[in-house]
Amino acid sequence: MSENNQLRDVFDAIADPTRRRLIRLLAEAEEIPLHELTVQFEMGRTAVSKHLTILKEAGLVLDRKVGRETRFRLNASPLREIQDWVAFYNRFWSTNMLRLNQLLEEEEE
Amino acid sequence: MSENNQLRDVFDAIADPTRRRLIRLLAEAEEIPLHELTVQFEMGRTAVSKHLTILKEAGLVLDRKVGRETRFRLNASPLREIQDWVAFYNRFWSTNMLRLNQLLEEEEE
DNA sequence: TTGACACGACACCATGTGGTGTCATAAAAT
DNA sequence: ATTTTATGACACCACATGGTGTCGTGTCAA
Repeated sequence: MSENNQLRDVFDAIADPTRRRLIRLLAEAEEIPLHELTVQFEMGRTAVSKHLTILKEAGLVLDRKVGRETRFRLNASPLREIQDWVAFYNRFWSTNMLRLNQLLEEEEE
Repeated sequence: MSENNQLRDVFDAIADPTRRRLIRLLAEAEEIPLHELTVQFEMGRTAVSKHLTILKEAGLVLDRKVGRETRFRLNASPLREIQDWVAFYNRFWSTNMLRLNQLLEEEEE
C-alpha cells in the first residue's frame, strides 16, 4: 500500500536544480542506471549519487540492483503534496488580484 | 508591467517551512507588519526578516514602509512556475502508474 | 523632550549542503 | 585468471543557510 516513509521534505528535495533535472530524466525513461545518469551532468558520480539518495529519502525515486549496476526509476506520487499546496494559492494570482496589486502600488506613489 | 526580478529561485524560496508559513499568513491578510509576523514564530525578529528578504528576492512578497513599520503582502504569481512544473508530472501518479509500480515491485521479489 | 517602539544593518556562529577524491568490493568482460 | 566496470562508503572541504545578539536611527506616544 505504498507507505510514504518521508524522511525528507519533498519541498526540500525539489529545491535543487540538479535534482529537478534528475526527475525529468527519470520521467523520460523507465529505468536508468547511475552511470548513465552521471554522464548527463558535469559533476562526479558521487555527487549524483548523493542527489539520488535525497530523492529516495523524499520517496521520489526507487532503485534496484541489477548485476553490478543500480537502476533508478521515478515515483512521482509525492509530488501530489506540492500540487495540493500550490493549488491553494491559485486564486491569488487571478486577473483580479493583479489589478488589485497594481492599484495598491499606484496608491503608494 | 510587473517585471519578475527573480534574484532567487522560487523552488528554493518555498523549500523552507518557515517561509511557507509566512506565505500562508500573508495569504490570510492584506498587509502585515514585521513585528506582527514575528510574534507568530519562535524565533527572533532578525530571522523572520531574513526569511522575508528571501521571499522578496523570489518575488513572492512585496513590502512598503508605513510610519515606523514595514508592512508585507503576498504576491503569489511566481508560484505559477511551481504549478506549471508539477503539472507536467501529473500523469505520472495516475492509477495506471501506481499499478505499474506495484507490478515492478512484485517482480523484484 | 523624553522614552518606547519598529526596524535595518551588522558581526557572529553552528550546522547543513553540494561538491571532491580515494578505497574496497562485487560483477562482467577479456 | 586478470582486468575493467559500477558502485557504496568514507573522509574531506568551501560555502550557504538559519539562527543569534547588538547598535544606531527614525517614528510615535506621553
